[in-house]
Amino acid sequence: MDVSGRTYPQLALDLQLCFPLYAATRAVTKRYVTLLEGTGLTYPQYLVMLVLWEADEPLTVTALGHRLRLDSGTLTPLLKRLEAAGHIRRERDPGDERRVLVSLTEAGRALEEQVSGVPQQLGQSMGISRDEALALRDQLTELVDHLDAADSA
Amino acid sequence: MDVSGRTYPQLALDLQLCFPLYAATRAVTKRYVTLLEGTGLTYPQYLVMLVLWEADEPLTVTALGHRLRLDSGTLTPLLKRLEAAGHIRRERDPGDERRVLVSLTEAGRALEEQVSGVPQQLGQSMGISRDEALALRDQLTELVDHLDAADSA
DNA sequence: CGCTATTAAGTTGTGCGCAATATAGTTGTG
DNA sequence: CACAACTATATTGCGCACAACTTAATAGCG
Repeated sequence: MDVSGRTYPQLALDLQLCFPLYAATRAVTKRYVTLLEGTGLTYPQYLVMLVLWEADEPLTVTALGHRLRLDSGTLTPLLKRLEAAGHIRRERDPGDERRVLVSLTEAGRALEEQVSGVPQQLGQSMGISRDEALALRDQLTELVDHLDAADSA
Repeated sequence: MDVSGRTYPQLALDLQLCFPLYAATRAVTKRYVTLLEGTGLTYPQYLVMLVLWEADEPLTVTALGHRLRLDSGTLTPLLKRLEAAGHIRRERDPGDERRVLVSLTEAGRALEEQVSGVPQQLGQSMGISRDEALALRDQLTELVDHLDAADSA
């Protein structure tokens, strides 16, 4: 891409980090459509399930949101769809009626085994080694931390 | 994050690349809300403007879509909003009435100067050097290429 | 020329993300 | 105990993304 002669060469799409980042996320999401076929899960729903499998106990909507950086405006309808699909239960906490406890159903628990090969399949699709992936993960995590700080400043 | 004792340790959220990638894109998009304040542009709209500034000539919807990896289902309403905001014009190509040519208005052209500092501001918010950003850009670009190949396979 | 295939853009429907707001339940304080 | 402040979730509205489909225009071919 020739950017010489432009008044603002720094605006060239190919020179910026933001676009590959944006494109990569959409490409990954698209790949998950194939990888999650048969489970009935979307990618964000899969992430919620990852958190629930890992916690292995009921979590509140707030706790899920904190882990995934999502708010109730995103999670409430998503969780209702997961519930309608039979993967989770949503119940008000008897001890504090403001809270909704999200727990796995047996069907939801059973899904874990079904997707256990997904991370490796995705890794193969990305064409990078495990070490490269972990290094990239660390760089992106650091980037998120910086951006969070910048936004609250 | 302790993943010992899990039946499927590879499903731990913190071990996966996909989540930081997803979180980073959302953090960047959120940062752009602040950086683009005053322009009336959203982040995807800003990307469209970048392509138009760079091309410096009318582009078809398909050409824009090819550059940004977006289809008409996304672009048509987005372009209508950019048109309503006065940044672009949309006109059928007289030589081929199937095509819609997207061109900059004077106001749209004038926006370029107004956002010329955005890439550097974002770079600062990310807390990484220019070289690190370019290296990350290359890694992500390669990742997209691999994923595209995997999906069409 | 006439007809089919192809191409370009638009439309529809679903599912995020997220800001702003609403609602209901809980806590803390006098 | 009353009541204001706070907390947790839900709702509303808007703007993407994208699959599937529709409509209109052009190209190609016999």
